[in-house]
Amino acid sequence: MDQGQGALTQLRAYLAQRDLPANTRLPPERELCDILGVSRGELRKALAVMESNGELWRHVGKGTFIGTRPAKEYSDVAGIAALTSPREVMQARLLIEPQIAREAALNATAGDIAELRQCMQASRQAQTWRQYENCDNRLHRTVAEAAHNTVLLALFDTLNAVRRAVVWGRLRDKVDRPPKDHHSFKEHELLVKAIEERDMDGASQAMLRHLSQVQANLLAARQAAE
Amino acid sequence: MDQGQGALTQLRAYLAQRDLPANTRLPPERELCDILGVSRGELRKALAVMESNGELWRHVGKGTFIGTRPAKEYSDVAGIAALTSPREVMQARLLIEPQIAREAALNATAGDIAELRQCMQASRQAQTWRQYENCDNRLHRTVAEAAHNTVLLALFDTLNAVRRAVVWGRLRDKVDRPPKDHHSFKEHELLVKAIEERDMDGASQAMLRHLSQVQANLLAARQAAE
DNA sequence: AGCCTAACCAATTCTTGATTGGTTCCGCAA
DNA sequence: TTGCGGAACCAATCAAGAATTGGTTAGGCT
Repeated sequence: MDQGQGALTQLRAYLAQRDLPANTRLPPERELCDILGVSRGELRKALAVMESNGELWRHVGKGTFIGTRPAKEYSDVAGIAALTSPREVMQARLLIEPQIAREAALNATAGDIAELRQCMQASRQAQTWRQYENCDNRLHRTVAEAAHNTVLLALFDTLNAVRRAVVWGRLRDKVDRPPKDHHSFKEHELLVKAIEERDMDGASQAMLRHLSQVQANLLAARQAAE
Repeated sequence: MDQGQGALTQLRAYLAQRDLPANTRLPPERELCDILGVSRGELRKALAVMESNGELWRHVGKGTFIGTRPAKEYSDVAGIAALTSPREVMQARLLIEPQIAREAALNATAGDIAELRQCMQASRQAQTWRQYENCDNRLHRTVAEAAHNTVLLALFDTLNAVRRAVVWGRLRDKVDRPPKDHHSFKEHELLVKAIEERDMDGASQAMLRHLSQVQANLLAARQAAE
């Protein structure tokens, strides 16, 4: 009679005795058989019960672990890029980056602000669009760094990586250098100024306006291409 | 003489001749030395110039590549989790999720709203904290789905994965079931209602208030534990 | 029919050696 | 003294093969 559920009770006793924390790997099945004195078939039945019960999870080649199966980490940049569009990326930037700028205004150090100014100066002196874009990217990332929040920075990097992957094939035909009155110059200036003055709303709005301009330019460029 | 910049001009000629596309790996330095008939030191000087110029990038163990250095894909959830703290994660949620809720209010379909209501109902009927948290997670993710923006959804998933990883070792001691007057019930109600009424500001504020409550509870729990 | 054992499969991890950019040191010559 | 060339060494990375592990199947035994 006890034989039917024997493996399960033995396994439960084994686990209860050690009180293992979640995400702990327990010995491979072949060893556990010997330890518990049960055949592998019976052990696997017991494991199947506990797995369906959400008490542990298994994976080929990895092993058997305590707790619930970890959610699939949906952060494969290439995968995201394949599913989305420039429009969605721009929309996400419009929602996320102003919030990051707001936080940057609160937490930026003097060093951060100095680097922001350096980025602006470098972007004005850029000789090619390629160099300008490097400076622009660096400025936006410095804002994200100035927020001094690792998670926000990581999310920004992910968003940025997706953006680059999506517009991968784009080519900036014009070999001209950026014009001296490029709209971004003034917008960046306002953004950095707001951050420097700890004006959270101002920084958020400056970033929003800047990205709106970028979006407008993208749309214009797309229509001009047709 | 020509000798001073010789390596650089030789390298430029080599590259111009092949017109390699971006992201192409060029031969290892030791081979390139022989090909160009230059010493490694000189070659490395030339490479350093071109790298600082943004024309190529190098990495130990990988090689030298044409184009700009790809932003390190910060999508390793475990890596982020190791560098951050629950406080930062909570702060990021407070900045990001209200914006997602705003977008959800604009784009949610009838199906989305039906699923949101289903999540709420299920959370009220939860018998254990475990079940309740599943419902809560699903509700928040459904809001992110309702925004109908692949990038936003991916960012939400990343943030969520980090959150789970950070509070990994947490243990919900209380085996009690969630109380009937749990604060989240009313807050979820207001959130879903705002989304249903296409009230973008309302949805954003409802999400903000809800997360603020969650944050307050976390702090209270932490202080109680001391 | 049910069980144990053994063998095999595919996914994953571990191990080992080779590759590669970065650095240091010594000798030599201008 | 200064600078260049060559060689050796270092740490990060990659690549290929061996070993591990959960999942499955087949045969023999009670």
